[in-house]
Amino acid sequence: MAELPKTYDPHAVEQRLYPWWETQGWFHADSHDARPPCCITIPPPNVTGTLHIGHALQHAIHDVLARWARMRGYNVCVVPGVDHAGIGTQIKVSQHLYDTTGQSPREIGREAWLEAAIRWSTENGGTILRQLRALGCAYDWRRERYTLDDGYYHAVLAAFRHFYERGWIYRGERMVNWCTTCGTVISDLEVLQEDESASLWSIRYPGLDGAPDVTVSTTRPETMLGDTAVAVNPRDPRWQAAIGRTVRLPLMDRPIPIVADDYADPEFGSGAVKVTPGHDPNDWEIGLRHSLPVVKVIGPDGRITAEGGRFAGMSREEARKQVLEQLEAEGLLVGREEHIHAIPRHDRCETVIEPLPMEQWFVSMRDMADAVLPWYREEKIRFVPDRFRESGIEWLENIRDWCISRQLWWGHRIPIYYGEDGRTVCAFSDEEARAAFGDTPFRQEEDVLDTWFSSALWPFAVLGWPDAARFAYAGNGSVDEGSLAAFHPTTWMITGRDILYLWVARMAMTAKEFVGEIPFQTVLVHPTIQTKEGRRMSRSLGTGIDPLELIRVYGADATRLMLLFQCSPNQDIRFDAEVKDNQLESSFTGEMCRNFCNKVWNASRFVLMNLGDERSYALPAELERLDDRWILGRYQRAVTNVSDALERYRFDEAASELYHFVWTEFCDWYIELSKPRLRAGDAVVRAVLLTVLEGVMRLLHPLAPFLSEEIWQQLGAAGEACMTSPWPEADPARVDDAAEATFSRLQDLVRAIRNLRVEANVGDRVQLRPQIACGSAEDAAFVAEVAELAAALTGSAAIAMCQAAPPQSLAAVVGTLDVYLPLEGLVDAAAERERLGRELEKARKELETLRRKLDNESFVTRAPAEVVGQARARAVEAAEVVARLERRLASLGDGGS
RNA sequence: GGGCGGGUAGCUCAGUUGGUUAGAGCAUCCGGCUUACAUCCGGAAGGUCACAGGUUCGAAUCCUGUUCCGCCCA
Repeated sequence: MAELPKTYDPHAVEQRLYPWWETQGWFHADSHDARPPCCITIPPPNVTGTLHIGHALQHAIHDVLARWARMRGYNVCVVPGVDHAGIGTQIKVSQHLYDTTGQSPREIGREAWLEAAIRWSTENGGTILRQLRALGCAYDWRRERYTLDDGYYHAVLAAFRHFYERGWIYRGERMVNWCTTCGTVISDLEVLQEDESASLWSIRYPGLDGAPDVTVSTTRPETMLGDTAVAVNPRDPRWQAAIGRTVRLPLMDRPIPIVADDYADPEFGSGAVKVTPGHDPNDWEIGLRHSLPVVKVIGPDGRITAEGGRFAGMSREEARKQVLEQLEAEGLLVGREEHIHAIPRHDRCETVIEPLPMEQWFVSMRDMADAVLPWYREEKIRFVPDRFRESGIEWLENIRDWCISRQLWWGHRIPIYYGEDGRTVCAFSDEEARAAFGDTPFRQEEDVLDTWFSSALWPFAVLGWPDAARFAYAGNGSVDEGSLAAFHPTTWMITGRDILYLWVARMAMTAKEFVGEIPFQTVLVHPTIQTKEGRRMSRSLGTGIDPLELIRVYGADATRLMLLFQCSPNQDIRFDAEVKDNQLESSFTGEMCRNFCNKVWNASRFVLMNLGDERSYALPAELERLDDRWILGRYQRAVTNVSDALERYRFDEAASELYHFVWTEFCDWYIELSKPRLRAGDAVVRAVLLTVLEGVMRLLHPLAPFLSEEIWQQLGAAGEACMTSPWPEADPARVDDAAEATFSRLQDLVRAIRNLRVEANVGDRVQLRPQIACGSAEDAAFVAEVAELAAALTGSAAIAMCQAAPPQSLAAVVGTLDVYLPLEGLVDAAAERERLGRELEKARKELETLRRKLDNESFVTRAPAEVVGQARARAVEAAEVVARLERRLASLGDGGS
């Protein structure tokens, strides 16, 4: 057998095993497989950039669940893919082109620009896939999808046509969020509302024809150029007489009416608000209610329009300055105060959003939302944690129509054609449009669809909807026609909470409409990763980390473990890594997990070295030795605990259970106890070591696939691979409560002796001979059973029983046992008295607490008998410990013996 | 303004339906290169469970209020 290196080298193992798994065909799922299906369609990462550590967590979870399901006998299908991410990519690509060529997209032209975008997305897409592979993700790469590939494009067009024919898609003028930098509409969900401090200006609008002057307050004084009314609350007594009269709009010298509308808040300022239907969503609504004219004074370029009179052509910022100056000059600017309020900004470029009424394409959502509400309400879709189901219901109940047109080049071009004859036709191609229009000229809509329109179809589209023939496998071009039927509904949707509405709810709605089924049984919402300081992880802020960097430093398994260890039910993870300019400096958890991998490696190395060529799993049905019964029992518990943790999606618990079992139980206690037995040629201990180690590798596999596979391959177990072997099942017959109780006493005894050894301050090499005084036959039997084990674990020559305290010794009380460590000539009586005094104080304190509890009548009568009984037993024990410590101290009282 | 999550050791976090002495890793201190592992081994120290009330025999855990942090919606 080849000698294993002393330190685990993850990189060599990773580079060897991943291609091996893949060529064995284990990543691929066929729809004809007889095993029950288990499918995940991954949230396709954006080709805008590459993966960061948050994605790494998401995919660590994906792969844990997928590998775990495979080991439990499922036909596991994980469909990978990437998303074209319309606006994000468009911004990045345009920025990149501007940096390199100095040209704007318009100067470059649509064709050339698209070529550059394709290069960009191909490059990032490639990096993303490399990152996922490096992490060990066992995905079905033959099924890889891209939201702009041909099959997917067709699905998007088909969905559009379906909605169009159903009458749910319409074009109309609505208030939308316009980004003046990006030159496109964005959705409500892409608008960040953040509190910022700004000025609240008060402006006086002079009354006309005897109407009172009205003072209005605004944070955007430049929009007053487009005011078409002033609103007051109909129940506001101050303004009753003014309703229906007019004021003069300063600077524009236009009369505008005073209207009564509930939107005006009597508590706020003067109680009157200016109404700008062209530039404020609320005012737009007021305008509709009162049939007010809409005056757009700010254009799509962010500059004042011709409607803005003498301010025309100015930027929004310049106009604000000028408007304020001129109002001031006219004596109409009556106040200014600091004011903190939410300012809407585009989440991609941080430009202040300009609300504008515009002609856009919309999807009517009410019917679709109503159709899926029962899935949410009746828990047909399970959310983990459940609270996200509740907030989903709220969003669906208040749903608004979805603006799906974007003024971009990067995306699915809207399949709408306008004829010169005034007709509007939905067609998938120019040919199809020509068939509809004949000889009359026509042109296709320039806009593309919102990216989320295409991602909304993801789970069923990647499986072949609506036309499986268009979804050929990568590489060989063949098609698995039955995929949709076999793998939909999918099992899990694993995602972050930021896209639960944007994406998850929309997938539910489209799935209902197109395939009539729930698209996923469980939506698992994982935590968001923040920096150590609690800031957002972002590579553009320099606070992000490339997972490849973590993998390089710690290895793929340790990277997965460190993420999973921190994956608690909390909604945020403060990632403990120190990061500087996207470079990893250090991470305690990373080191901990790398050390753990190394520990597993060395424990395996130890076992393998001692097994030689033997691979015998034969265990006697009845194990005689305490340590064997103990470790096999603990192993069963580990199996149960890890399985249970995974079932509850508690990845942190699964990881720490394994960590604890391997390190603290298997290594620190069982392996240590195995050493003398191995030297003596005990065959049972070899079989136990091998059995437990093999089981642990399988338990570990979903979390740390490389390490576990590497070791498992050397253990001679039945089967081809750890990856394809069955998930361990606990054998209740091997759980041994009695052995655990006895072993736990042994551990207490060992710790006490070790502690005495440290107190004695003798070197580790000195072989000591502790003695134990037992008060009962039962204690004597216990000591007889464990003496040899305890001696082995404490570096003692032997452990003997005694009747009385040996002279010149340190003492400890362990439950009902008195433990002595004879140390001829080495006992410092004063130090020993002090130490025992501390022990006594502790014991007395506990006894007192218990006595107080038991003296309390209501505790004894009202607490469950079991709890009271426990307290009584503990009190008896504590009293005895106190008594014996007192005796011992008394015997040292004369200066020590 | 409404909703949600959180405040536990120096740091990052666990803590099941209320019930022994509130746990882990890292950091700290002491002692060790013991032939699997110094990415290690043994030992120790460290907490008014944000604050204030309440329910209870008993509260980190349940209820109310306060406060601070984060997220979502308006």
